[in-house]
Amino acid sequence: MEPTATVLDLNQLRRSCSTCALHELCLPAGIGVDDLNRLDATVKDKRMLDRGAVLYRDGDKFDALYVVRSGSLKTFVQNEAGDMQILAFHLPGEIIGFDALASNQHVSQAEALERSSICELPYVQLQQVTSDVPALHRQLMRVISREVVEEHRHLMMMGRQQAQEQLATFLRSLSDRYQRLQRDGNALNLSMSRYDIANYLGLVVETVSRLFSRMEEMGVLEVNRKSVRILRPDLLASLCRTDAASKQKSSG
Amino acid sequence: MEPTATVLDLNQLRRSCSTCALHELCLPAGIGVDDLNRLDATVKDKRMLDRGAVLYRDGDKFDALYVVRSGSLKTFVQNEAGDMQILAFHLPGEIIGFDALASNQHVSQAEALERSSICELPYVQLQQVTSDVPALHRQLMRVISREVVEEHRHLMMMGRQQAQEQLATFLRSLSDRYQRLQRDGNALNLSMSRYDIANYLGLVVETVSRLFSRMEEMGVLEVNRKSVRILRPDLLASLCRTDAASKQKSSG
DNA sequence: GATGCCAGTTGATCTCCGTCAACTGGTCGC
DNA sequence: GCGACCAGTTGACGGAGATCAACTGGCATC
Repeated sequence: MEPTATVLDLNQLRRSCSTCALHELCLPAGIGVDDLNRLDATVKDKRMLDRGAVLYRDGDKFDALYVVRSGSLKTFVQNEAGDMQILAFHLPGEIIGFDALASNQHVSQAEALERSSICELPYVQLQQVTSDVPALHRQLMRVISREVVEEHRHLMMMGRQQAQEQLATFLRSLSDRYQRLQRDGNALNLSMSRYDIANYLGLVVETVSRLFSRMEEMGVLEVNRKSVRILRPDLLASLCRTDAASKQKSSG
Repeated sequence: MEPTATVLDLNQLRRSCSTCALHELCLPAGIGVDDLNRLDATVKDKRMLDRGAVLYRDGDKFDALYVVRSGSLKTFVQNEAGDMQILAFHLPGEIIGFDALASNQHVSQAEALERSSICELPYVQLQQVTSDVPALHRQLMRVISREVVEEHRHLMMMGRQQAQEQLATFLRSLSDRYQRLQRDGNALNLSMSRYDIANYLGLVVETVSRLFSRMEEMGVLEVNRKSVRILRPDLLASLCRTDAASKQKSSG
């Protein structure tokens, strides 16, 4: 994919699931050492994606799953009219491409938000390994299930929360994921644009912009373009639900 | 679960995946006859659920997947504040419970919308079969993937469509699923309440009620409580997107 | 058959957020 | 170092849908 510029990267970051820093987050979590080597063998050499580069697009034939190794991506669907809905932002350790299992072709698009590196897991070979290694099979199911659960959260956020609650929830979840990657959970470096955030939440960009400003005024955040510092995690948490109360849209 | 009243049902509808009317919709789609018998053996006797009965609830230990055999269910999540978000309505042939694979316990609740019968697939036994029958394994993955894709549609609907478009889309998708079950796709018998529909779409019940009335005035539907007749499928289709145009929330 | 209850409908009003428009600042190309 | 361009911000305004309230009809209980 990439010319000479990245040869160095490819050689330096020699692929190996067992020594990968994302070991515990990625597919091999909970797999024995010998089985890990088998998995290792199926992983193709990593690919580099520049910002804006498309990993797969709607309609593409399914032939691999992908692990985000560094950087970040967004996945989204588009309807006939061309309306886009962002489904998720993907950080290192996350596996994408499961949407294509159903029909053997992708029904969404994955696009890099910044320069990112990707592990490719060709599916025919992965199937070989999973049929020999039941633990890996279970693990794979667990990973898809995690995606299902994550989408449940997304639906809850869109359906039942107000704009400010949504953004607060979004930032908190991002913060959590940063921490799981051993990064500072209170110093977010947003790789996605305001447009992307707005789209993900079902809002428009002006609303998101106003909310960032408001949260800054409230002393919850310190916002500087893509860099967002969470000054008061406690306040941010409290913003995730307005007044606990009894709006009709709510409870049951 | 059920006392004497249902013994007859259980005997009549003798379980057998190979002779089941839902064969083509359910898990065994595309599985050979001999493998089918093995799958058959893992299916526990069916359970009957009365309207409002809970199949599993948030926090329940995971021990089985469930196939809807007749009737219908809703699945939903609840947050700490008790706000509910309906994730899906499930018709015969559909498999539910995948959310629990990730953490070995359910993080959602499944509840019957009407008197329904359920096939239970105990997971430990299912794993036995899938490890012996790779085709079944692939099939299972395909089914979860279908759920992921379905949730993408739900997100797109919630995030990018207006209320009327949402309801039209909802009714059309229900119509499609009725047809796949060999029912009349233009004579819907809604097992869910207006509250459920509203919640599923991220709206309030008054809005849904008004939309039904409006669509009846337009001559698209004939509404009589739970019974909805689609008089003009073509018009209904056109309502799924307003004017194709260029709202900011849209395209990209 | 009267009573109560809940699902659903309809109307009046309010509000959050989308729309439109103007502006700012950062970045890239020349 | 200038201008073009795009991401992002801010303000003014309007509208889709939420909220509040009153009402209806179907159904179960006595």
